[in-house]
Amino acid sequence: MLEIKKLRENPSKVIEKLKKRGIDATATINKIIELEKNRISNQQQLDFVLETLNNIAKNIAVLARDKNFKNIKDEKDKASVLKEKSKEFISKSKEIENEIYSELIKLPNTPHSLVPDGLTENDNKEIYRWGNFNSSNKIIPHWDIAEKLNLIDFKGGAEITGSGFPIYVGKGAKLQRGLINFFLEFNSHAGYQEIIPPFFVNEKSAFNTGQIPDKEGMMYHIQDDNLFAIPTSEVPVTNIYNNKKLKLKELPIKCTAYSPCFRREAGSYGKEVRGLNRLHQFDKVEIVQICEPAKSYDVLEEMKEHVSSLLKLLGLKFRILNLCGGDLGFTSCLTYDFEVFSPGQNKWLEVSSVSNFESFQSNRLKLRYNSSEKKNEYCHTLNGSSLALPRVMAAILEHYQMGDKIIIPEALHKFTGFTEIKF
RNA sequence: GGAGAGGUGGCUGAGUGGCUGAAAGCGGCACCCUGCUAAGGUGUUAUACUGGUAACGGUAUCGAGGGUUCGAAUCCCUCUCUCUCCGCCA
Repeated sequence: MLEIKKLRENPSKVIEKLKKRGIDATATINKIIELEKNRISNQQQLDFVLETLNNIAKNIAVLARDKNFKNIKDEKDKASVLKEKSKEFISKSKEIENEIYSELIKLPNTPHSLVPDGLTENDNKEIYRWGNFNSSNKIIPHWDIAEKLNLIDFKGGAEITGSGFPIYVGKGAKLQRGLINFFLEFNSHAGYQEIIPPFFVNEKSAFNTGQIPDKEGMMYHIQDDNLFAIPTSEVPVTNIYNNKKLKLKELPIKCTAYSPCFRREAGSYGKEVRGLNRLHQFDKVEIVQICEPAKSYDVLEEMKEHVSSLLKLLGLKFRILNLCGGDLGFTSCLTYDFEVFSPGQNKWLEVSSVSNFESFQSNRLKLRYNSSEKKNEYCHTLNGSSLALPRVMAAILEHYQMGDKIIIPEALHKFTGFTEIKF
């Protein structure tokens, strides 16, 4: 959620920035500013009534001591009239606040100046490419090789639960676990504190991170307990910092979390969901940083380098995209997408998305820090995947097909306990 | 799941209807002192919104939300979390 203060201070700047997303927010922003004026004047009137009421109460206390019952009666009569008036102002106040809120949440975050122009994914700008892939052999798509080598049982999972819930078997399971450990260890060494969050969250938490209202359709819901299966560990991890006041010296906060992620992915179909491309349950390791505003773009670069290093250690061909205005997520100011190359499908698969949300999340979270001027200000929050497992697994299974075996990247050896998978 | 006890400021902890935004202690900050010296003294020390150039004001906030009352940290209701005992259990 955008800070209303910034809207008020410089509405045209916000409008200008939002144009990059292809939206004209003029009407909404003007409406918000108008409503905000109403809110303040209503509040001032209410405050005056309440002040009068408070004074009456104090008078009565004095009168009661003097046993002046007649005047008490008069004061009470005055108060009851004002009380009614205050109720009107209060309900008006709530009404206006709700209206402001419902307008404010319509506005997406303001794109950073580095965000490329453009409205579709074709306008995303490739800013980096690393690695190469050369093979004269025909590459078997991961879903075939995984079944052939009994690493993943898609059908079995589909029978137990449904499609999109694969069973990892034997070396497939070990590879998965090895990857998780590799990611977590690498993140830990870079100073991220490891966290295992709850895998279900309550309504309030889902609301805080913006899954509801609006996107509840993406989550699995447990009706009896009114809990949601997390679509990403970002939800519980971010909520750790709900309504927190941090000290400057506590920043930056760096944490990394492993969790399974659950997504209903209603409406997905065809080759998009083939094999490991898109699952209802998948594993992901996430990195999150909370920092002071002045440093957030340095932090973003640091996180970008961090994720790059992981992919380099795995030896996978990948590229980094700077998402254009139209493709940028609702809450983000600047996002780098990481895509690994899938030789079996001859396409790029997104494995990470690293974003700076500036104060968009911390505003809703009321996540503040005590700045050097001794004033509370909103922190900046950033997160990224490091990494989403299934597509990395898919890329490995395809990229490393060598003759009659799959080679395990060296960085993983100490985590998997084996160096190859024979056909 | 059953029974009970609780949730007060950065922390400990007073406070059962009115001068309590909240005693006291600890901690923090500022200044002072310098032969009680790993000490002493004085002052200050919440957040949000809002009026004012400022000085200084106003309103709200004692787990959350309602209610009673002229007036609620204090009484009532609902929810929530923590603790103790019992039950169950990996």
